[in-house]
Amino acid sequence: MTRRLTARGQRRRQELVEFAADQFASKGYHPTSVADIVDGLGVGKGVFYWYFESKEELFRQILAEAQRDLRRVQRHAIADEPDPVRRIEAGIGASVEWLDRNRRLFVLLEFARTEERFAPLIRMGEEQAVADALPHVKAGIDAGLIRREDPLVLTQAILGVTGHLARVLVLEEGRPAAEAARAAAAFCLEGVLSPASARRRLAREAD
Amino acid sequence: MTRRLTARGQRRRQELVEFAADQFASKGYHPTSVADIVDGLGVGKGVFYWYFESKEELFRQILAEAQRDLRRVQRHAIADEPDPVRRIEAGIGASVEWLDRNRRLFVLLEFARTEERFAPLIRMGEEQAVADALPHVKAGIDAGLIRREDPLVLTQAILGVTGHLARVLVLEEGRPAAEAARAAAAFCLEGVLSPASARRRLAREAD
Amino acid sequence: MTRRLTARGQRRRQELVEFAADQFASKGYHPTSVADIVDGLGVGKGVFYWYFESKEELFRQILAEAQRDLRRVQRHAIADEPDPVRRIEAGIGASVEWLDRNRRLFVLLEFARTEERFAPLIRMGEEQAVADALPHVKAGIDAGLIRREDPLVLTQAILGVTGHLARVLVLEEGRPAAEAARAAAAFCLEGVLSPASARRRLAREAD
Amino acid sequence: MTRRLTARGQRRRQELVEFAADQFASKGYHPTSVADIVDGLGVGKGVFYWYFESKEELFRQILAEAQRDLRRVQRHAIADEPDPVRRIEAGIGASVEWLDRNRRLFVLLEFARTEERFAPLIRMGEEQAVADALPHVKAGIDAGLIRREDPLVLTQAILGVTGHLARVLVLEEGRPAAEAARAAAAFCLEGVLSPASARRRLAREAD
DNA sequence: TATGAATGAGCATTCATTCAT
DNA sequence: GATGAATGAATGCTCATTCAT
Repeated sequence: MTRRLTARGQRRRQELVEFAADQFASKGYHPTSVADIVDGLGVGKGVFYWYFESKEELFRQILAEAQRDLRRVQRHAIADEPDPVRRIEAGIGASVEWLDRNRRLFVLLEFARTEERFAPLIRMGEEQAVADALPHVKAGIDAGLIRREDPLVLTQAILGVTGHLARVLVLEEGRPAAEAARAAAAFCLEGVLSPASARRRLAREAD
Repeated sequence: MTRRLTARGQRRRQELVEFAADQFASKGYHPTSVADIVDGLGVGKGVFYWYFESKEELFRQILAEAQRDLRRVQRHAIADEPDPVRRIEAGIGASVEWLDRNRRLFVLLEFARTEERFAPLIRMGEEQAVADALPHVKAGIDAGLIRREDPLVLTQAILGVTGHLARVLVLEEGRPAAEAARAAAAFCLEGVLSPASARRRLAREAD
Repeated sequence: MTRRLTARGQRRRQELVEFAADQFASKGYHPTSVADIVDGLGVGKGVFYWYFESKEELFRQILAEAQRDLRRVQRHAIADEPDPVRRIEAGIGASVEWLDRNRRLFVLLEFARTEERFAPLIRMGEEQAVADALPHVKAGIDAGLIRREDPLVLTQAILGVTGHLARVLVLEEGRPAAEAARAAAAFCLEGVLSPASARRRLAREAD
Repeated sequence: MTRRLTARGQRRRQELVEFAADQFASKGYHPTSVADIVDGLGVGKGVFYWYFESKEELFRQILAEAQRDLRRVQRHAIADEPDPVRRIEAGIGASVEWLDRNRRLFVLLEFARTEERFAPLIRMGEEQAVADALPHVKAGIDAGLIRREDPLVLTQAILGVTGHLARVLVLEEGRPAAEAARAAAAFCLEGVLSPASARRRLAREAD
């Protein structure tokens, strides 16, 4: 495969990717047939197989592109920010925004995790995401800004909060991405304790 | 349906539920056929349709039982605990432990969210989970132990951290559930900031 | 596969084998679709895949059964015949008769030789046939009845004449099998030379 | 069709014929797609349909050319040979050699026989081959060199031995064509009987 | 209760052929 | 002459479900 495509071919391919992602996201990967996709675009079945080796390969490409794109956006968001904590906040913001603007892909990434064939792709992508975020957490620890705890665990927790709040607040409840990002960042930085309670706890730990 | 079953029938049914859940979790719901299930148990196809109206109905029952069971465990864990923050910690611990002991079901719940037909079930279950946890967060706020923020957001954030750390640390990295639970609880209570940084922030906010 | 079949199942399977062999032989293996077969029998498509793993597997089974049957017939024909030359004649006769009664299978064996996937099966069967006939040729040589030449070549030549005359005389021209068998045997034993010519040749060789 | 081709066109066409024959012979006619052929040559699909009306027509042309070529070679081999028996031997030799040098085509001829659409072509070619050889056999009979038997049967038997030994000895076992030709000729002339046995048989028949 | 057999719509994929450029 | 793109009927196969026993 990996055909050399003309401009027209590029456009067709993109149409297919986009329409398929929509269908996969709304009906599920399995319940969406290749026929659904080509019929939806009003083209013959051969078109699909001209551009993709199989339904599965198309799905993998959608996943890979999604992960690539999210990563690109995150990197861009935190560039030129000297404070590591601010970098983390910026990353959270970029992620929530991306998930908001690419709801379809969010669902697909979650589905992919549930099937043996695709799970490795997702895990690799997630490891990449952790590897991307880890240095900033470590820098925060070194700068005395972040608690001296396993940075990997902290990073994962941040990713967990961000993903979950994005889904629930933005996708399900329809709140603005910025609000969810703010809430996620605040939670990640300070947790749930009240200032008084936190102070008491800090004092206790100082003993 | 809802047949009256003999003791032997009960056992058969349970075998089917368990084996199907295993297969669904490892291969995916769609890639697992009814034939896979009955062949795996060495029984005829009629057996399946004696106990379940359809593959879909079986799956719904698995999901419902899973949600019921998780809820039961959480309730039990936090009973008799007067401190609301401690109740939250106990709930996190119980959840992580349950997810550890029921990995299959965890995956199934995540898959179910990705398909129109099953998503409502999951959303209902999650709303229930939030509704269960919410009072404790509110109690914490009222007692001045927890920050005066939208309790629904805080609750969701807690669920997000808990689920994600359980998956990553326990299921994927194989760490003990207790450790993941401790990490999740700590993160939820205090966030990532170092004591010094937190103090500074608190001081700033006090202005 | 290799399902345990009830009597009814056995009958169904046989119907499929027979009808498919007919179709394969008259239209060709590839031009015969599974749909042709099941439609021809007025059954659903699932029936086919209940009894056979694939179209290819069915074809292999037809080939294997054909070779097994031909071999059985040949063995039976030459049993209890003390003279090796007579045994060869009997074998030729049995082969021609079988090919006459199983024209379909004859064509299928020939087709199978032309496709990489099936050729090994045919070659194995043919080696078996040679191995079966060889001892008789050797015995003929040892008894001074047959020329002292490479017995393998002689055996192959006999098989070649037999197969070809069976096809041309019996299948294509419709002559009786017995006649073709007689012609084949005569040719194999004496060749084409006239008595006078043969005598001269023998004399010359004796020098 | 029958396009007037430039020199370059002639070469292109020949490339297609040759490559297709190779693929048909090794993978089979049906399993070889037009795409396989044009991709294998690195040209577009239009090229194929510029030179051939269809895949089937291409195959027919390959078959026709093969038969024409074999016939040409045989005729050439037996020219200027006054002895009819020697002519037959020469024909056998030429055939085996041709089959050796054109293995691909041998397989294709055999396949063609197994499919309704192509079988008539093959049968016509074979009848031609018989018609070509028949006069020599008849001449042998008239000259008292060959047994007074149905010359058609004798001719067919010769063709059968030749084809089979060429396939088995030369194509499958890799022996030299000349050796197979010698064996085939010897078998055709004298059969399998030993001189002594033949003499006895001749004596008996003289009664 | 349970089984083997059967159904048939549906699926992913192939492929000979055509077409616009 | 040649290419990439498109067509769409047809193919081998799957599978949830039903049925006769």
